[in-house]
Amino acid sequence: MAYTKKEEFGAREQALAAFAKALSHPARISILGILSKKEECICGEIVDDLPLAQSTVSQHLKELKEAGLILGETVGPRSCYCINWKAFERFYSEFSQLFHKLKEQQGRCC
Amino acid sequence: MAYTKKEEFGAREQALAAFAKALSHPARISILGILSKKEECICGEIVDDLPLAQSTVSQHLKELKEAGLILGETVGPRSCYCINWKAFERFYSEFSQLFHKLKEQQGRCC
DNA sequence: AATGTATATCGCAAATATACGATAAGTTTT
DNA sequence: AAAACTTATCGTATATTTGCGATATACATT
Repeated sequence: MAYTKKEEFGAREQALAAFAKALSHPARISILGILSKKEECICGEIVDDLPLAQSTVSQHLKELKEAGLILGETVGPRSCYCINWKAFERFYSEFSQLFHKLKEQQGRCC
Repeated sequence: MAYTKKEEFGAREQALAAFAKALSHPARISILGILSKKEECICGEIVDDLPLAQSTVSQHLKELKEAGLILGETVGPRSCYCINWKAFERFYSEFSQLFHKLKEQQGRCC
């Protein structure tokens, strides 16, 4: 039985949805906020700033990384994460397009 | 055991995450696209446009509605959905703020 | 009243996500 | 080479999401 039909939608829709999914948990929004504040994006501090276990934070970081929104770099025994600006900009632009497409429709119905 | 710690994050993070969650499935992105194209946002057509069963589409519509992104109105035997422009604009603005906060950090690390 | 049509909801199965502790893997420091 | 430290991964429990068919609900038409 065909469980999960995500592939049956357009590439654009899938990409935007994947991006949104990466942002769909408050922990991951928080992580991005933390990364934007720190001079050094060295993490571990992230763990201290969040009400989650280290392993859970690591998992959220992995998801953000797999979605392409952040980059990770190993520095000695630690990991340094930072925002993948390019990817973020691309998605923001896609999202803006969707938004403006919706805006055109404003007031035509209901 | 405390399963799901979403409530332990800030209201802003939770709201943004909830918004992103509503957009985190290609079917729901597609629905918004369809709504933006039709003169009349009368639905049922949505079911025909998507590779999903009627009940599944109805569920996605419900989620968008509960997230506040669309409004539903009963017109005779049918349902008419449309974009809740106000809510959408509010979330877009929040998201833009996050984006610009991230942008400030650009190039400071990694 | 009976039938047809459109949509929502219920109940269920499968898939995914969330969270944690334990442990592994990799680096320093001693 | 041991010990200490940081982070990733594994295993597991629970929660949530996704999807469907069946059924209920609500209006229209006959």
